[in-house]
Amino acid sequence: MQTCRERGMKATHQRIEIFRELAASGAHPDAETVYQAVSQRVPSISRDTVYRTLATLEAEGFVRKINPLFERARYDANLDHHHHFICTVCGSVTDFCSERLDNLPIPASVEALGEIDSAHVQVQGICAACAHNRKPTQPPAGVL
Amino acid sequence: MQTCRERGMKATHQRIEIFRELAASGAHPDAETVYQAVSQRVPSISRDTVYRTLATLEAEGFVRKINPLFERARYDANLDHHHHFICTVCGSVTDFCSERLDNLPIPASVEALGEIDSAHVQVQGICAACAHNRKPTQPPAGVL
DNA sequence: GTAAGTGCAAACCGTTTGCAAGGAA
DNA sequence: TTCCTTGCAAACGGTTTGCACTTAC
Repeated sequence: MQTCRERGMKATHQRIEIFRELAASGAHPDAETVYQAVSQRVPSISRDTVYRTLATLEAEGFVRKINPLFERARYDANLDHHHHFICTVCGSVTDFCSERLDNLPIPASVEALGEIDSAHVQVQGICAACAHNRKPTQPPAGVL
Repeated sequence: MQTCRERGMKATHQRIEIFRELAASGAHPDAETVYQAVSQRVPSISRDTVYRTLATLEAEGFVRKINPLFERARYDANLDHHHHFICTVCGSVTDFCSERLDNLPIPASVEALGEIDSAHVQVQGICAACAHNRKPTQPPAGVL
């Protein structure tokens, strides 16, 4: 709340309800699910507000998408065990292999959740090309 | 090719081109990208065929989606370091924590790909509820 | 010859956007 | 009072679907 105001965001009650709903749920809901839940308490809220608020909360770092690659279905013909480096700027995905990562110590608590098919590591970061474009011609010290 | 026929699939040249394109590309393309590439060699191909073929190849296990959660944006208010168990049947996501998985040995080759922000483990499987529904009343041995 | 696969076009669904009215600071 | 936010409705983009034609087997 205060944090919101400090960043120039208004603390409307729609926003507060949306964030509370998300924080209370452990289920990683999508926008529609949040909308359904919140509209029970705020019947006049619109879907669009939920979408916009989630985007705002994400931009401010209060909330995170669990699926950075949700926009389109992307396919892979490489069925060997491998891991992914995902660029959060351009969305490119690069495979990498690592024997040490192929046999991860999955905690026993996870095996209780269900039958495990596979496990892989997802590394997120900024690929070399995007990192290069973000600091265009890194200004030499002293220049301005 | 033979493998296709064995499974009752016809080996049309559209299918062959689509699979070849995917196998040749290391970029995990989406349907549109595959369509653009293949239509240079098969100008008459339609987008729909690409979509349908990718779905068929996936169903037969020749190809895999890299983003099982691509359908909708899903949000998380838990910003602590944690990992995910994803049910491939119902799409539910359960968080879990593991100190041993929090500091993964990322290979040096990955650090060369770009700046690493975070790394987490993604476990795929079938959650207990779905596993239960799939084998309704597991037939006791001897019965049938 | 027959069933599976293809192309076309329309439908679908999640998400985004422009605009005027409403509300927090 | 001012600017951010909301609600409405229309647009958008990726994907799916129904139907008639084509093609591999």
